[in-house]
Amino acid sequence: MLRSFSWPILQVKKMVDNNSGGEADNFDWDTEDDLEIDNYAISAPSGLSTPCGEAVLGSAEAGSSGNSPNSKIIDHFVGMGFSREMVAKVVEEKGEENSDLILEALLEYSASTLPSSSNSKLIDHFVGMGFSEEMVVKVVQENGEGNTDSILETLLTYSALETTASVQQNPDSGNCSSDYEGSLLNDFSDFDSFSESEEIMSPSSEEGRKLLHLTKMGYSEAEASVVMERCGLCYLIHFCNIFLLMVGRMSKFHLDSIKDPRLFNCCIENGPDSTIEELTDFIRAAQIAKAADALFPLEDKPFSNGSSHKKRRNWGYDLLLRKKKLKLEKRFDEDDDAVHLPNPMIGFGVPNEPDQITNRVLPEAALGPPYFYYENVALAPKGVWTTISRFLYDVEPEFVDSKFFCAAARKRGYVHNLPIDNRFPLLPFPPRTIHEAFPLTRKWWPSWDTRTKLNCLQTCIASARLTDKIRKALEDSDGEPPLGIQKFVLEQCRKWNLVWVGRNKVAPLEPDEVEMLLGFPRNHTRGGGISRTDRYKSLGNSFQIDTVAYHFSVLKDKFPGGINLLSLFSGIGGAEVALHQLGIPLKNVVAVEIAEVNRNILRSWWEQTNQRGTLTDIQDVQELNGDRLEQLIKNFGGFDLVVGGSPCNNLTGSNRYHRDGLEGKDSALFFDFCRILDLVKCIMNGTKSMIV
DNA sequence: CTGACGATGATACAGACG
DNA sequence: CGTCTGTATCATCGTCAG
Repeated sequence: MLRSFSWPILQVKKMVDNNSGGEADNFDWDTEDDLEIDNYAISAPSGLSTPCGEAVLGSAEAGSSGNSPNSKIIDHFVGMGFSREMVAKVVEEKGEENSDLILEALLEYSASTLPSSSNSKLIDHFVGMGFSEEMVVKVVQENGEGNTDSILETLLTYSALETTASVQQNPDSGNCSSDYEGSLLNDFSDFDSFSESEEIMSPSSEEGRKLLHLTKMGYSEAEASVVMERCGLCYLIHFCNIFLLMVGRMSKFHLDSIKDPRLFNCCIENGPDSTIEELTDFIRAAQIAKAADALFPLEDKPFSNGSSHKKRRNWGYDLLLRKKKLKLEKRFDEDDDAVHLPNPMIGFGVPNEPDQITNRVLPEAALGPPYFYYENVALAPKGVWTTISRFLYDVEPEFVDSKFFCAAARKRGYVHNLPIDNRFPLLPFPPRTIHEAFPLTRKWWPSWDTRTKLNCLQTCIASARLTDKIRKALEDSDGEPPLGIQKFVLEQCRKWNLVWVGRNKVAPLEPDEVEMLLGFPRNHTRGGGISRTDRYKSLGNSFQIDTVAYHFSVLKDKFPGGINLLSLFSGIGGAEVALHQLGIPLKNVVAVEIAEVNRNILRSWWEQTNQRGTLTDIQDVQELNGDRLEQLIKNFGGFDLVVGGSPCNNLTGSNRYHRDGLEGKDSALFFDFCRILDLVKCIMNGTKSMIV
């Protein structure tokens, strides 16, 4: 369990360095991270126990791997670089069912072979930090002298245990059972199970109020407490107290998200006066770090032959294995796990094209209810889709280019658990070529512009000056322009999706033309106080209706009486429009959208189309916490479909400044999709939340 | 609102190599 | 002839300063 504590140590290390003049302030987080994790795990004292420690140390796979042959387990660990002899011994001691414990023990044995050195200076060092000499000597003996980080961590742990012993002996803390599934995966958003935290942080205090606020926003109290500690009190021993208390209640999955050493700086910078915004940013950063960790190549998973749900629960465990193996293998097989884009990009199939796939096996954990549908740009930075897929129950993304549905390309990836047989397209078919879409342009279209499809419709359009420049360049030449000019003009036309509207005259698309291409009703975004620029922006960020409707079409038979829809990042209501055009009645729609103009557009469409259902709009995705969702679900009996296309600002190649992947400020909202989907699943299935 | 601002990753293709 | 590698070409739900 203690391997999860690698990051507090780094914080201490940094503090110590600062205090003592800082000889190594600029160490490399990435490599240190690996070292810290392994070193710490290696030297974690086996005799140490906490009230919840047993639960954490317990099998990550209890009961699920019992029928695996002994040799398979041994082979697995041998493959990680341990000697067969050692593995066999440990498996005999610990039992083959408890893979986590085996790994722990193996790492401990490995540590016992570390070289020793003179220790008096070391002891002085830690005594100088304020620990008692007795404790330091004991810990150094336990850990060996070669591993100062482990020593420090153990010291902190012991200190924490001493100061929290009375609290932890509380017999009412039912969550501290030794059953892994029962305690570790418990619902840590359950307020009642956090009496200890409340004792430490009185709700009447400022910290308490912030904590309550954060938990009301949908974060687990445990998560909020961590952040409060890190940002608010910044008192190390006290921090460890809280941390230890929480460990028994947090999934490893969760622990992984907050252990990232890169997050220290954030804590230190924020200081004691953190605002709620800073704290939520911090939690989000933790969630991002979780994603970053998930980017590590995933090797064969001999223990995950059960459901993917279980796989997801054990990511913390997987992470350790991965990092360990990574060091052994020097990550040469990076591409093995990468998501590859299909060519042609038709996903499981598009209308009027061969190679339709009508059958697929979804991971058990991905099955509904509810159905979910997540969308984002296909050409995201490397590893992003792997991460998205893993966070969404390992469902394989479906990559589709909307050029197979309309006259404009739109390469998008969709992760969903919808059935894929008996899909049908919206009729009549929309225009499929530029000429069909804009017949009036044919007259002016030069023969050397061979485009039949427009490129991806973006949020910006070409400037008037550019079209003028093109006109002048063409007017300089009689008849067929020279190849150089042709090349320049074509390049600009492709880049900005220009169409020919007169002799030598190109122009960007009008907003209503973009609406038509994307499958929206004409003037969908018009009026209501929205500017032209905003129309382009909203449309550029939207679904292509025909593409999405094709995927949604399978729902028509399943929900003849109508559908309850949760639409996250709904924008101008692409999902709602698609369902409506399919003839699927909208019963209750909860739309979450940050931009007021977009909410107005959706509301306006809702009224214009005489919808009989109810539309609830919510501004901020953070408002949608467990309480709110529970209330909504109680009101109309659950969601049938959860749709979301989270912002792609940080993923798209057009962004030259902040193409930060899922770590980006906006793209990280993907994790809110996961959070909410998970909450919906948990509430609807009557179980407690696993991930907040 | 305008006009400035590259980078990343996918794809296609030619040529080397066995 | 298939595979690998280097090169060229292309597309991209955008951001920032003024």
